[in-house]
Amino acid sequence: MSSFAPTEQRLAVTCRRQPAFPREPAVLVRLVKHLHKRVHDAANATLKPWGISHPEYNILMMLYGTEGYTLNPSQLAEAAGEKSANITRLADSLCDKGLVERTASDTDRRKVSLSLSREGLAMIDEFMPSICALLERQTAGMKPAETAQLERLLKKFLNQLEQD
Amino acid sequence: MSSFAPTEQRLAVTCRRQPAFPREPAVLVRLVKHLHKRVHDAANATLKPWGISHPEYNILMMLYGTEGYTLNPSQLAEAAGEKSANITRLADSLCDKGLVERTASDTDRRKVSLSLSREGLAMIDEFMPSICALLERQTAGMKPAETAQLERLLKKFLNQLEQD
DNA sequence: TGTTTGTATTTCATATATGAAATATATGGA
DNA sequence: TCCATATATTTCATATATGAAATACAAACA
Repeated sequence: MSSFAPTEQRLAVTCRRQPAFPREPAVLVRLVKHLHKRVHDAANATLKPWGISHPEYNILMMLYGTEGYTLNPSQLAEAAGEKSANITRLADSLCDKGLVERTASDTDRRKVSLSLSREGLAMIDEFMPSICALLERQTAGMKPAETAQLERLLKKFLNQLEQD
Repeated sequence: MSSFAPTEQRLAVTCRRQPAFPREPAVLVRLVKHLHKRVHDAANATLKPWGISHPEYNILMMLYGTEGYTLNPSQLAEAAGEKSANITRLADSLCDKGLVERTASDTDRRKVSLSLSREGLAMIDEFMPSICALLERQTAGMKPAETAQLERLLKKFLNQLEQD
């Protein structure tokens, strides 16, 4: 059985005790929490041999997914879902490791450019097979139609959460 | 437009640069991360007037959803998705606030029982209207059939993640 | 020009989370 | 009984994340 069963059981008790408690959104929220934890832990374990964390990986991949391999801290904060203070720390760590370069912007000197270094690119090429294998495994049990449907519904859910 | 659009755009670039990179699981993983952040932040904001955090709320609700309002730290760790060391800290904090009581187990003296106190129950009754309103809002844009389908697919995804 | 207001980033104090070791107890044989 | 091994929890050092203040620059405008 899934590790989620006891949680679901507890939700049932809660609904009995609080008739106004809306089961459906509560289930979804708890599923998201469980999923996030699994994804986070699995990514950290996979990346351990390269000495980087899941949040650091996310920063690298956001840069990798950008034309020119360069973003500002504020763009990274938005993209990676981290607070800007946290981006500073993660960028410091990645710069120390030589994976990212920090330069001042010419046009707006308040801005900072964070770019993937040659070493950063090389590391991405190195861990990519392990990451791809991890991602494949994570949806191995699902049909393409199911993942597509899940993507659609998650986007709708996210849009709703962004309303207020 | 959704805050997710730039992330999706970056995934497209990544797929172009790494042909083996599987888009579908990557999208799902990133959606889960964004969703988790939103849910976490919204819950913290809602709970602020009561001086408790989202993880503390989760502990209270796990106890509330249990017959007898009592769980061990290890059960709570599993249920709430926290490491046991973290449960100790959260339980300390909730005990300090008088919301939870810690007692030693009679049958197995290695075990500790964490129970909702009268004050803990009262606080749940107090914040419940705000929490219900938050949960209702979070799925307000979705039809019941959609949330049910989303629940089904998320469970399938979670089961898959639990395989290894 | 000088002033005000706004934006980008960092710093710092504090809060939160984790892994590994330490402590205490239970359980199952020899 | 004694010992080895396993389980439950806590402690502690360290890693990670946050909010609020500080810094630096930009943009708008009198």
